[in-house]
Order: sequence, then C-alpha cells, then structure tokens
Amino acid sequence: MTTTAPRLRADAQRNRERIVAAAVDVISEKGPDVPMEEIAARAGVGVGTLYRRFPDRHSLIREVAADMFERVAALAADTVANQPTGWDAVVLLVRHCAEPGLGALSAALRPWLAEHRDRDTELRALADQWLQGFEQAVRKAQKEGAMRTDIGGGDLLRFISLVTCRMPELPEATNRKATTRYVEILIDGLRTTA
Amino acid sequence: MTTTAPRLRADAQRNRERIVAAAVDVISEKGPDVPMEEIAARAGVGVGTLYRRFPDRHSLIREVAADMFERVAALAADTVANQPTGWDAVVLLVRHCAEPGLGALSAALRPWLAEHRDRDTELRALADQWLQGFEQAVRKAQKEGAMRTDIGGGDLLRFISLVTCRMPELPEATNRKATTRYVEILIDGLRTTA
DNA sequence: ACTCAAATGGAGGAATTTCCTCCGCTTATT
DNA sequence: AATAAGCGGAGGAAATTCCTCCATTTGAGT
Repeated sequence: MTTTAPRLRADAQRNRERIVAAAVDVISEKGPDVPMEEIAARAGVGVGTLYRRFPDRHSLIREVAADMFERVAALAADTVANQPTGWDAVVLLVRHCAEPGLGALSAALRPWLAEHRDRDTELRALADQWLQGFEQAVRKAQKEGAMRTDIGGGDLLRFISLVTCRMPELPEATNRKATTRYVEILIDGLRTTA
Repeated sequence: MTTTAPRLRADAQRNRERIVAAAVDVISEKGPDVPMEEIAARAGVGVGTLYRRFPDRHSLIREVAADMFERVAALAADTVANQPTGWDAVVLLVRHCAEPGLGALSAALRPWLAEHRDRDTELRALADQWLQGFEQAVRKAQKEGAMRTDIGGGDLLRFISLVTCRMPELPEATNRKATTRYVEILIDGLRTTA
C-alpha cells in the first residue's frame, strides 16, 4: 500500500473546498439532483474542474453527506456527554440540528441517503452513529421522566427534517423565524404531558 | 353568452375523472412537475386523451387544486360552525387536513400555488377562504385561552403541510403511523402551556 | 342495425436539459 | 525558466419531456 499520497496543488485544494461548500449550499436549496453546472457556477469554477475532482455526482454528494455526518456525530457525542440531563441534551440537539444550514441540508439529503444507504457501508455507519447519539439522549430523557415515551431517536430525526423544511417561495427571514418557532412547539410537544 | 354547454360523451366524462384522480395521486407522490405521460399511464389512458381534455399542465393542476380547495373550504366552514369550542375546531381541522390524501396533496401543491397565486384571482380567493377558516378557528381558540397566541392560521397550515410530508423511501404504513403521531405532538404543542 | 361525430392511444419528431469530455491556455512549484 | 498540474467552458452525445397527428374504435341518436 502507501502509494505516495498525490497532494493537491494549493489552488486546487482551495477550489476543491469551494466546490464542496457550493454543493452544500445548492443542494440545501434545490436537492441532490441539481445540475452539476449550477454547483460549479456557485463555486466560481468551471465544470471541468468539478469533474476532475469528483468524477461523478455520487462521489460529490457522498463527500457532502460524510462531512455533514461527521459534524453532527461529533456534536451529538459532545452534547450527550456534557449536558446535565438527558432532556437538556435532547433540547440542545434539536436546536442545533434545526439550525438553518444543517437542517436544510439534512432534509434535502434524506431521500438520496435512503437510496444509497444499502450500497455504502461506510456511509451507513456514519448515519447510524448519528442516530445512536439521538437515541441515547432520548432514552436518558425518557428515563428521567421528562420526555414522552412514544418517540424514538428516529422519530426525532424525521421530525427535525420536517420542521426545518424551507419554503423557497417565502422570504428567507420568514422561513427562519417560522423554523425557530416550530422548534419550540415541537419541544413543548415532546415533554411529558403534565 | 350560453353557447350550448358541449356535454361530454359518457366514456369521455369517465376518463376525465380518472385523469384528475390519477393526477391527484401522482402529484401527491412526486410533485407537480411529474411528466404528463405518467399521469396518463396512471389513469389508464393515452397522452392524447389527456391533452385533449387539458391542453396544458397548468389547466390540469389548476383543476386538481380547485377541487382540493373546495373540499377543504367546505370542511373548514362546517367544522367551525359545528364544534362547541374553538379549540375543538382547531384540533378537528388539523386532524382532517393531515389525513393522508389531503395532507400529501396540499404539501405537494404548495410551491406551485405560491408561484401562480398572483396570476389567478379565482384560485387565490379559494386559498384565502381556506386560510380564513383556519384563522377564525384559531382566534376563537385563543380567545378561549386554550391555545398559545404566537401562532396564526397561516402557521398552522404550514405546520400541517410539514407534518404530512411523506418520506417516499419508507413503507407507507410507517409514514401513516408517523404522521398521526406527529399530529398529536403538534396538537400538544399548540395548547397553552399550563 | 346503421351512421357518424366524438373519442382514443401511442408512435415519433421537435425542443430542451443535462452530462461530461477534450484541449488550448494559465499558474503554482521547483 | 521549466514543467507538470490545474483551469475554463465550448460543444457533441444522450436522455428526457412535450405535444401533435391520424388510423382506429366507440357511444349515441334514429
């Protein structure tokens, strides 16, 4: 093994990062089927450059998804470890995941992920890790008696991806305000009914 | 006026209805941009037939939307009039609108409606009627002190269309169960916090 | 039963969209 | 200054979708 890692030239590395960032943006807005040209344009780069770095759509989206999972998994682990109660952890996790960037991306990526979960073990592992972070927090909160017991970690994820759906026809500010309000309602609904 | 209404032949009438029903189905599942061929196929009809009845996509979707609005507006008026309290009305309305058929369709149609609201007065009138039914119920419930006051009728509609989003990659039974659970959570979240 | 206007299906050409390679020019690195 | 890596984006190939057209079938009136 160890074919010498073919290090990228500085400008190429920069462009690569721009492409991924652009993909996150564009995919969040318009889903994973968005034309490659559009991603390239958003990155300020020619299609050629995009295709050299990511030979097909799959490899690009895969990178975007993996990045997202890593970010979130770390966040989840950290949150669960450092919050005093399970309920606090759940609330914090929900709030974080509902933040504009993350929420929109995960919602947009959901169908694509569902379709490729089976064929990509590594990706599935990352997804499961995320899920398990949630489940852990949920179970803890439920054991504390703070959270209703008919909800699992998966439900919570699905719920978040719903609550964070953008409505692209409305101004962004409206969307953002709506989402934060919905999140609060959701959290209220998750509590044990007194 | 009164150009003699050109009555359709019996079979043509039947096919027309099939087409609309198929459009409702397919659009609910895949959105308003679904190929016409697919709608025709689902209706068990050739594209030619579809195009004779609805010369373009707009006229077909318009019919689907108008049908939906009429159904819902009637329901809303009836509910508000016949429920003892505003809160009861809100709960019932939410439950009805979240039923599989209606919920999925309205969610799928939302972007299309947003785009055409401006150009189609009649359609806008119907949409507004729906909204006002909700607002009336909401205000009443809030006056009773049963419902949190930071939510308007529009929020409620948006919320419903979120909660009823299908996840086509999951089995239908799962979706359905999830939705009913979400609706209950939502309703709990709407109550005045004790 | 017979007639004919109405209705039908779906093949297929036109238009559009998206993909992705290719190559002449530019730029980082040594 | 040399050179290998990187770049943009024009443009041909392929896929998708639209929508017309007409040979054939079918319902309705007599």
